[in-house]
Amino acid sequence: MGVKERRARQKKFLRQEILDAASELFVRDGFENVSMRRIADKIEYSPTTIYIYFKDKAELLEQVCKDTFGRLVQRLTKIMEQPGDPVERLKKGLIAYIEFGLQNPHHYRATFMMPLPEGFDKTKYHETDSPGKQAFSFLIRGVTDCIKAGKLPAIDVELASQTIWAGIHGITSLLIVHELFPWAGREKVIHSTVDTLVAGLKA
Amino acid sequence: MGVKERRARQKKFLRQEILDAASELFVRDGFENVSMRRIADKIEYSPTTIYIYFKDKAELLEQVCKDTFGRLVQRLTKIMEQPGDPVERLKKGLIAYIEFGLQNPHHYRATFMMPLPEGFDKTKYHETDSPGKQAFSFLIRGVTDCIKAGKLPAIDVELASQTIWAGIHGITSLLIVHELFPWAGREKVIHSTVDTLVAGLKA
DNA sequence: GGAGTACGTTAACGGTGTTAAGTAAGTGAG
DNA sequence: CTCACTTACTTAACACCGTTAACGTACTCC
Repeated sequence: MGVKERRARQKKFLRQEILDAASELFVRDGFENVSMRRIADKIEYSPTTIYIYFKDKAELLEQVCKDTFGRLVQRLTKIMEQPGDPVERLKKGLIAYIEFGLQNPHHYRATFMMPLPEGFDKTKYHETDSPGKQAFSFLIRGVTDCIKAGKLPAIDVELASQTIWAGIHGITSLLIVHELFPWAGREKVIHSTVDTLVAGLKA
Repeated sequence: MGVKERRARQKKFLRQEILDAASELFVRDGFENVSMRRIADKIEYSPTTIYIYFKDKAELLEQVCKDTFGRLVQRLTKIMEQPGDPVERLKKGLIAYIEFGLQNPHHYRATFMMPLPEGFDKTKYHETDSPGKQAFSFLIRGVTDCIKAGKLPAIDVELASQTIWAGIHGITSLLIVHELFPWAGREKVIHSTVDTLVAGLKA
């Protein structure tokens, strides 16, 4: 009986090897330069083997990104657990989000800046384990905490959270893609964005 | 002598035909589905002919986008010429930018959401005819007008403009890519973003 | 009329994601 | 022990892609 389990373990192992190889290529050479063949080369299997473990390239990369975004969720969880002023906590979370995006530009781009697959289903957005949804739920909670503490007026939480998301996604994605734009300082513009958004919601 | 001119005219004509075909495919089938071969098929020339008129695919698409963004500049010029409250004018401009992006999602994506070409030169950003720079100069002017009229405090104009750009780019790009996200209403979140940004800068 | 050039072609290279068919090894039943 | 079956993987191929080199043809100019 132990045989089947050993096989299953081995299978899982190769699956993880594929994910690791894909992730490394992803980080090192960027989104455009990851190909199934290069991943296969790296793990010294034939390209078609990957298709035994993943439906297609999109599914593989989606999994890679999901894993990476798990780390963002961990960071945000830690920040949200901290006591103190909810507004400062919210701002810290927003900056953590931005910095995470800048530290993982390819993953961020793949997740939030690439067109959705053709047959993408609307219901996918209601899966709570999608990276976007999970990160977004932190935002909802952060805003709610601020309102409860009387630090923000009783605004529409969904709308406010989406507004903030737009703002921090904006600066994150612009800094990723237009790295060479004559910014007034990366840190400066990041903090300006966060402060402006929060101040704007207070008004 | 008129022969050379006729030839030049014909040459220009084919160049424009290529641009038109590329633009149409671009709009209809999206960025990922425009290939040199499909453009060539459409105008009934061989794919290599395109390389007589354009260095490579990037240059062709850049030109297509530049042409399209010219229309945004026109719109913004009209808005900026209008009299009245500079804050309202600024907001109108921001909303025009967002709507332009949503009406030309593929052009917008190619211009602001795709990684810059490998050998991209920093000096390119200082060319005043780059679409980004031109649109951005309107933002600078809009913010300056507000400060002059005493409607905004004497903040750092560059920083404030970049903050606003981040915000409106954020909502534009999110609405393009995550069309199916359960937004609290497209119009609502657009106006919320614009209002929040401007209100935030007032504070 | 002959040389040169401008414009467009065909054929090819090396790459991509993906699939169909084949192979070899291991498993389990009779 | 043998034979059928399953699993894991490979090879070969398809239909694309951007791009380049080599070629032809038709027209301009001397």
